[in-house]
Amino acid sequence: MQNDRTGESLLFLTDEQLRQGIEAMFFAYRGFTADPDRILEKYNYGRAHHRAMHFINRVPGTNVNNLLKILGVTKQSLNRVLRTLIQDELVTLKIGTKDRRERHLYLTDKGKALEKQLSTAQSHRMREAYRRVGPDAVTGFKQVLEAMMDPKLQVTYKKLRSS
Amino acid sequence: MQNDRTGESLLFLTDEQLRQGIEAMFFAYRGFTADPDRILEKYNYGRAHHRAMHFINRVPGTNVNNLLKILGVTKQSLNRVLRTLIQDELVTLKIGTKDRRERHLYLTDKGKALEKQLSTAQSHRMREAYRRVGPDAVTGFKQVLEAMMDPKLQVTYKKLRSS
DNA sequence: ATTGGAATGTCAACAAGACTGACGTAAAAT
DNA sequence: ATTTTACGTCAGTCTTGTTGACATTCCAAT
Repeated sequence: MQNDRTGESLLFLTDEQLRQGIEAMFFAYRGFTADPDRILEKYNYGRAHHRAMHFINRVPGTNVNNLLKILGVTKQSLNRVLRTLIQDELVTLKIGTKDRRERHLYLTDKGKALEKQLSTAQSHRMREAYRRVGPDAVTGFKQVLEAMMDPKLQVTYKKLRSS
Repeated sequence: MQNDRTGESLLFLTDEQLRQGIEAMFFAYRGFTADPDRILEKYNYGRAHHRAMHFINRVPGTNVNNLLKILGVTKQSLNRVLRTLIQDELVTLKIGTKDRRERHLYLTDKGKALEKQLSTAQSHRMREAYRRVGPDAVTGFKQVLEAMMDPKLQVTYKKLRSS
């Protein structure tokens, strides 16, 4: 893993390089959320609704606690979002059969439709970016992101990958 | 899984690959902001203060309008943040000499000290991530991020680079 | 069988940080 | 002289996060 390009190595970890990375993250995250945000606005939902729907779609039947760990918010905060999603019939609860305290969350067909719309918009931008830069850059992109995560979230991320 | 190049290419733009990228961005951004957030909390500041200080440090003497464009918020929102930063003597205003309507923004020594503390914390995580994955991955990382930005912000990003 | 604790829901209060709209002032540009 | 620009500010709203307190349900251990 040692790189032999000495010149590049010397410049590699300068403050300037790091600052560029910080700013790139800042500006890119704006782009990353811009398209779904525009759709959500039409339905009077926010990013919190999107995130909840994304992971309920990703892990159908997840219980609330598990979703809380993934999202990293308080149950009160999530509860407010879930309440509106359930009221609007985008999400349904099913009480656990084994442990009846647990609520398992699922997207309804209506919920799936909106989630699809949101993820399509978000994926579209990412697809274009991937296409422009090529597979190797994408590999590097994911490697850096993964290395930047908190260890616990890195585990969560990998679990989602393999599920 | 399959490291043979052809297989990777074929899988390259699958929904699964894109979804992984989306989740990587989500989890990584949490890590990206976690360290500065902890510091800011001690001073009763928020991310908005950090962002303002970062770019005032980056473009010393910037006027308010320029900063607004970079940050992508309303003047009311920025003004609230700037007011507290000025009150707390982290930022100073200088009225423009050529155009006296303009307010040029600078960090005070106190402001520079806090900004340094924040950027050090944030850079530390990025430096570690960079070190672990190597220069090529970092190049890819930046390429993807740049490609994901809105075109206008991409221009802004590049301008900051060369300034 | 009772008890402890976990999972969940809910109410209330609050704060940061975003927004819109309206209005004011000073100064530059036309 | 008038308009436009740059900036500040007041007021109100929204989303999304927070704490704290309390109730309910129900599994599991004593």
